[in-house]
Amino acid sequence: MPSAPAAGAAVVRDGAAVVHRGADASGKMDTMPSTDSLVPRTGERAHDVVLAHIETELREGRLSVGDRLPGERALAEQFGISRASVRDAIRTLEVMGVVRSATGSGPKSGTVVVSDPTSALGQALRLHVASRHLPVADIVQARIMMETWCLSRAAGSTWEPAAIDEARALLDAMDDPSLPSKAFTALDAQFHVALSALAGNSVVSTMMESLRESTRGYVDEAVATLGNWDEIAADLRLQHRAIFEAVEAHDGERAARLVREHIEWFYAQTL
Amino acid sequence: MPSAPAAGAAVVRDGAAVVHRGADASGKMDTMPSTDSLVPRTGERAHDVVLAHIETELREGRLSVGDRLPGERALAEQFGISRASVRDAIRTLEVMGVVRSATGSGPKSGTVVVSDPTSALGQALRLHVASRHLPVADIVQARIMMETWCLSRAAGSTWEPAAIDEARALLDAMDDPSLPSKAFTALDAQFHVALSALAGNSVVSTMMESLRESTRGYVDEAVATLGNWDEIAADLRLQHRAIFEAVEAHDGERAARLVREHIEWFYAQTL
DNA sequence: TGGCCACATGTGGTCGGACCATAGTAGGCA
DNA sequence: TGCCTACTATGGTCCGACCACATGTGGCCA
Repeated sequence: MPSAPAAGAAVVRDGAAVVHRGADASGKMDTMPSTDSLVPRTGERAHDVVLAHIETELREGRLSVGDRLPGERALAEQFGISRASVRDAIRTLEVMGVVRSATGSGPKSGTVVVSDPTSALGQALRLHVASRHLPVADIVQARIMMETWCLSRAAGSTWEPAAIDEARALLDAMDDPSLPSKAFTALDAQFHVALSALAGNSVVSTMMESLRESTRGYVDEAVATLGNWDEIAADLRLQHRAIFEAVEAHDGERAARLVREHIEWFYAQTL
Repeated sequence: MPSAPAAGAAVVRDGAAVVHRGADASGKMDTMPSTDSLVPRTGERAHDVVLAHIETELREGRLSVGDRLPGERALAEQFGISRASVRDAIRTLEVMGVVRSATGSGPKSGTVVVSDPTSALGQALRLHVASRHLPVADIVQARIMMETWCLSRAAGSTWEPAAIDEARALLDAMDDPSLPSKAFTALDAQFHVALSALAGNSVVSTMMESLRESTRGYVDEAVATLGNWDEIAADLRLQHRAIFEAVEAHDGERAARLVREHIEWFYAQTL
């Protein structure tokens, strides 16, 4: 009877008594009391155990970006659960942009801790846009709110030379007239992000980038069907230059106004 | 003995030719670029097929909130992949807040399409806060940006009576002096969200709620260690009333200023 | 000796089959 | 008629195996 509630692994969850397999028989007795889990929080959904453990490790600094997690087989044995459940937990972390998995061997392989909230949030937002739950118009409005805020703040502060140079380099790269539209929009997105990053708020930068990411498909599709892309690109270049100069001149009010007009104008073109 | 298909061998399963991985190196794309989902697209990861299919269904409106997905076994058969890979894809969607899975039978069971970006984004943000990648100070700043924007906009527009009544009801509920601090902060969060929702931007509302969600543990922990919680709660009640009245009086500027001071003041208390 | 190639190793990815817990539902029995 | 028990379909977990990939390592040959 593997369903015997060994180790007192009975827990009340959502009003229902959930009795779970108690790490069964495989010689896990050495780690039975484990770190802290005797009765308090055991009995969780198997993969939640791994999830909670990794979050704790992260919070207490024992795991940080660049570190490699033990292999899936090792984790499974460590927690007395199956590899499938470990994979479940790791998949969760991967979707959230906390880890990245790669096959093969060597230092670049395996599951390593990264910090890529942007693509994670962006992908999630994209799906919710797909399900008609988040209108594109609201995303555009949110972008305007964030970018005007960022640029106002950026203009009022001093920046690292490298940061402003990055934006300038992107500006120059976009001047190439032979650039495919898709490459242009990619640089465009990077430019907006680089400029907004001058405000020095990583959360806002992350969210802005995620919003942009979530609508990238929409933008590229719209651009591809535009007949007068060359003219529009020319306008965009001028607008970008004007915005950049306003920020560089520490004129926050003008920068905010210009970027607002810039985004609203471009969005109107794609309707 | 489970049929051990040799590398590159074609296995016939359920009437559909399934080419196992490893055939990518040889001829691949030349095989019927059919859009039919019965033909696996080699070179794509197994679970990505399901993911892409569901996103398409979502985008084209064939799937919407409340619909039930086919069972995991059915999907596995439909795509000619294993149930484990189907589960991988569904787990991804679940983490993103696109579906919700429940065991059992009946209409409420199985995998159902929902739209819960808030908890998904909130959980992801929380993990990145845990990994020291997103400072709490930046989150507070982002909240201030969003809430001041929301309240300015909310004050300048007309709202559904039900929406403003909800905020008022939360305000009244927080007046209960016997409320545990944790219950108070929960109502507090709901109040901020309800008020900000008056601005009518679902994306900003979602992000605001996610930010609050991601710092809930931090806030509750800080509140629990405060010695003078009763005094602070009294101050919070007054501030909430003032903010609410400013919005109700359509004084956007005052509402924005008050909510900024409110958040900054509370954050300062928890340091 | 030096460079190259084949194999050993360890990783995540996939597979298929099995069993369990859960929650509705249909059917049997009183 | 009403209650209770099987039945069924669902996701959750487990196991053991194999595959594709990337790297390291050793031996072989020039």
